[in-house]
Amino acid sequence: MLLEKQLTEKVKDGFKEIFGGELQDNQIQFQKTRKEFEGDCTLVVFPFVKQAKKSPQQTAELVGQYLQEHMPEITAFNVVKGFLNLVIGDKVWLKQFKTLYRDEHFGFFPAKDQKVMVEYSSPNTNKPLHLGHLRNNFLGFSVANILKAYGYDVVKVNLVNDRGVHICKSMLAYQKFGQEETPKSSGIKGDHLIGKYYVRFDQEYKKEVKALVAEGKTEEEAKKQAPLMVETQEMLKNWEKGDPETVALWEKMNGWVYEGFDETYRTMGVDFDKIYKESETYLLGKDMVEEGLQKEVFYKKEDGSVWGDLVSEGLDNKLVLRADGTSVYMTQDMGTADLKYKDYGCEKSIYVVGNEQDYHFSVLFKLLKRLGRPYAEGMYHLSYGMVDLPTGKMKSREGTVVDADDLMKEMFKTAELHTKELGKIEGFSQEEAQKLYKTLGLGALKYFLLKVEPKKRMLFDPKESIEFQGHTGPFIQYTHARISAILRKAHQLGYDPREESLEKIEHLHASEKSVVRLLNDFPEKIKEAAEGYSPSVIANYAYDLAKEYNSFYAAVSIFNEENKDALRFRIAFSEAVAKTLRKTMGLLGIDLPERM
RNA sequence: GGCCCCGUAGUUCAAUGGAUAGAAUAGAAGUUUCCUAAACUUUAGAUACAAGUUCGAUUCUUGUCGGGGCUACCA
Repeated sequence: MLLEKQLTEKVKDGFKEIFGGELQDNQIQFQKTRKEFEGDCTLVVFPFVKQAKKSPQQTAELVGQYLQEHMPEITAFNVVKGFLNLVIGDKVWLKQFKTLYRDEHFGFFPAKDQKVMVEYSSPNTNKPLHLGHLRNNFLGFSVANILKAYGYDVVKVNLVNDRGVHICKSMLAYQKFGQEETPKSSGIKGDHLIGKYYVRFDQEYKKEVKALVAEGKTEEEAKKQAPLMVETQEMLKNWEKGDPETVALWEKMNGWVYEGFDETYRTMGVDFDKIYKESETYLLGKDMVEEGLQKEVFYKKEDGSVWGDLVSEGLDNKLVLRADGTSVYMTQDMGTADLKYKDYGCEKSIYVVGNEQDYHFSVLFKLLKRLGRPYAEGMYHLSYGMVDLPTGKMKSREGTVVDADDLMKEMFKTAELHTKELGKIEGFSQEEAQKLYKTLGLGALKYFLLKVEPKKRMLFDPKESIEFQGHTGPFIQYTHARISAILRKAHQLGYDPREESLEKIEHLHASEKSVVRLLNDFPEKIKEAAEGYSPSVIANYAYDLAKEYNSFYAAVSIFNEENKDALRFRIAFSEAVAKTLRKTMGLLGIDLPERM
């Protein structure tokens, strides 16, 4: 907050002078004055009334008087109960505005010379991306941007799950029922084509299980003995042995999936610096198990399986190597952590993964700590809640998923419909119009998913969830488009914002002051968002700023202003808002149009 | 059963332990000779329940009730 440091010092000085006692920094709490009271910033006096030996009211009065006398920035004060509301002069705000207006990078922090890795997306190559992946990707991409803005050197990575039983399932179904179908021959996008066979596997498999149960087997036996399952296991073994035919099929099918994913990522507007594939990392980590045994971090059971004992930390025993010497997920994740550190040497590492893996990651981090890994302290699981549908949980095998490609297409169509209804884009070329629909549709979708705190699970109702009015992406985009129109007009009329004009302004309209105060908060918001790994902080800030500007827009006229200095100030001021909106939305991965 | 997360207006979301709990949407009523009405203004409506800590609790603690997740030698 503006002046907070000076104020804290002055409060300490004043307290000593008036009451003769020392205050600790943590007793001095400032907050923003609530709208219904007069003032800009508020000191809560309760924490030190005891020391003052006066009533809260009197204490606040005395401190207020002292501050007003000793700080020219404070032009007035009032006391409500134990709250001392301080009014900061318009000139101070204007000066602050000048500073932030001049600074292209206002809000962004200087480089920290520290590397952080953000892993996100992490899809399986057996089905297309769905709504849950959208939340993950938008979150990961945005958190990476926010950390960059906070001064970190960020490496974005994607760990693709491209092997394993589930991958073999779609391979097997394709081999049996695919009849050489290809994305080209069928006109189906690669990842969707593979997804089709993953579903097909499940259908056929269920039939087999049902038949076996009818023959008198138990459910459990049937699931293990169904021919398709036996063949899948066989195929996995062949793949691991490197059987050329199996590997060729795997490569062909994964290739199709990657083509599909690339297209989806492009539409989403996310990217990565590095792609790790599990087929290249799944054997890692065994040496770390050996190391752990030597360091007595792990112990071996009689059957030869290896475990970590985390009971003392409130967790359970966890298997890290099977009795037959093969690895489990934990083994491979330990190995991959080492590999990543070797590759990039990041002191911090963020895993953007759903909250169903909370337990897995708390175990992983603890094990790495026990193994003495230097990077273990900097690991963080950015755990986010599931996206539920009105009908309940999404299940890909049962076809109750909201597909990412479909949803985005749907959004573009809705945006187009809305835009055409309003009829404000005469003169747009076909291409410009299409681009606008994408900007708006994607803006609405991204904003919808990012405005909610990550850890909360959220409900998505395809019919109602995504609006274009109110607390939405398009609301902010609209505000930007309006400002752009003002700046165009200013340019036409030959008004350009000048420093001299800023010097000459003495007073601010109430709505102008509110906006300047918000602009001034930007760096603090980036800090908060970065430290909490929470794009929702930025999303809500951008909304507040746009909303406040819209109030100004309705209350104050720009081009009818008689005082040309005030007019020029309002142009500069609008420009600063537009710039800040672009920065904030940029952090969320949302574009802002010039017209809409 | 054990462990973890979440319960705020009809609905979707906010609120470093601080004032009369903010928005949006849906509802009601207004605003366009003037910079984009995808906007603005007004209005009504909520902390699941019960104790405790505190000058002060939506926030911290405990319990109850509701929702979700994890609890595989699966990935």
